Amino acid sequence: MTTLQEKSQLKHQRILDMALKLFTRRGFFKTSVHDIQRETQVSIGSIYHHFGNKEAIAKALLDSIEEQLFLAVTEIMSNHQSAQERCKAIISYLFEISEADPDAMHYMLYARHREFLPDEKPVCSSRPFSLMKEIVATGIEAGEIREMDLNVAAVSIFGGPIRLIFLRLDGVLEQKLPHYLDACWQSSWRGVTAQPPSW
Amino acid sequence: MTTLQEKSQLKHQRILDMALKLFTRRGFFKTSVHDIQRETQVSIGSIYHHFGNKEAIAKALLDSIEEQLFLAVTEIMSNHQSAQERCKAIISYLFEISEADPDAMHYMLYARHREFLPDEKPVCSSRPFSLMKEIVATGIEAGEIREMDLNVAAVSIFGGPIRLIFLRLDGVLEQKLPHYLDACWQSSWRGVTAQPPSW
DNA sequence: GTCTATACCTGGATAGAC
DNA sequence: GTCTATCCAGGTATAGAC
Repeated sequence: MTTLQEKSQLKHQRILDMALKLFTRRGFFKTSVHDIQRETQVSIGSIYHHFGNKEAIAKALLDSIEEQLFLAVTEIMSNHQSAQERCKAIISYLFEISEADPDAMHYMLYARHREFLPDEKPVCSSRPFSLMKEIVATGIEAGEIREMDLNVAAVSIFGGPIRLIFLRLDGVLEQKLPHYLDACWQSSWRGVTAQPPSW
Repeated sequence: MTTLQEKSQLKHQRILDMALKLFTRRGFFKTSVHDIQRETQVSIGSIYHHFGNKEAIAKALLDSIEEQLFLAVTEIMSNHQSAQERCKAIISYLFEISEADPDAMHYMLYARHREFLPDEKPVCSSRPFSLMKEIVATGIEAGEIREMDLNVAAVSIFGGPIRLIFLRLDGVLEQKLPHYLDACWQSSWRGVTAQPPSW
């Protein structure tokens, strides 16, 4: 019988879900643990029993979201070989997940984690983003992407799409992100691809 | 004799300067008005006399930085005609100012203002960024930039460079931003420019 | 593991003298 | 306009019963 354990697990998850919602809407500093208590109906004592302190909730949230993204990227890497296919698949995935779970995306991209998680690396150095950089690196080695600084290549490919996600999260775009995928991708890729001799 | 007024003005500025420094390093919520008092040696009473409340300091800071950027962009517009020249000049300016005054850039780009300034529009809708979008729009009308959604075009041009600024502010780049200008610009512009018929 | 009650303190803001 | 002293709300975290 693990019913009790399961109930505890469920509570754990309920706390995380509500924290994500509140953190993205009001921000980390504007949401108190009392707020989480009120909305989840889980007592303050339990919350502290599960997480220890407020920062730890934020950290657990971040870890979980980054892990999810990391897994998605590794899966994409095993399903596609060229940098071109991989990068496009990643952008497509980011667009879809931004629509399906905007809070998670918002939290990862938009929150300044370093303000309340001082020991955290910047997003761009997190595991999934490092993977994306690796993909670009091998694309350069393979001659798919023209010779250029790695960081410049990475921002040239992903900078536009990420910016577009911000616009969407800020409510500026009318259409859903996948609607813009092809146009956006065309610009990104055309910018970094090896130049045809005639041009 | 305006010596007293001038002393007051100076104090005003000292508060703003220190607030910018503290807000960008520790974040808005982690810096107390007492911190500002301690570092500037201006009393709490004076600080509140000048600004009314803590948010107003943040707002004044934001307004001043956005105004500065707005003026720079308008100047660039009067000095250059084509979208190509204008956009490149803007990116070049952003790169330079990021090196010269990283705190200001950091504050404008990286802070989540809506978290502590709930009535503030998102950065992307601020006056200078709206101007940049207009430039892109006229570039499309003129046929300089190929036919595509305006938002997509804008993020394709500026998304990469802005991402690169983030990397620099996060200490990821070794070289100063202007060092990457040409490579970065080439990718951005090539991505959105009208396609040659042979390709 | 879960709860209630509470300790403790930080920090925004004001009062009122100068 | 500037200052010091102070107020007090709200928030993190803990104690201790169940």
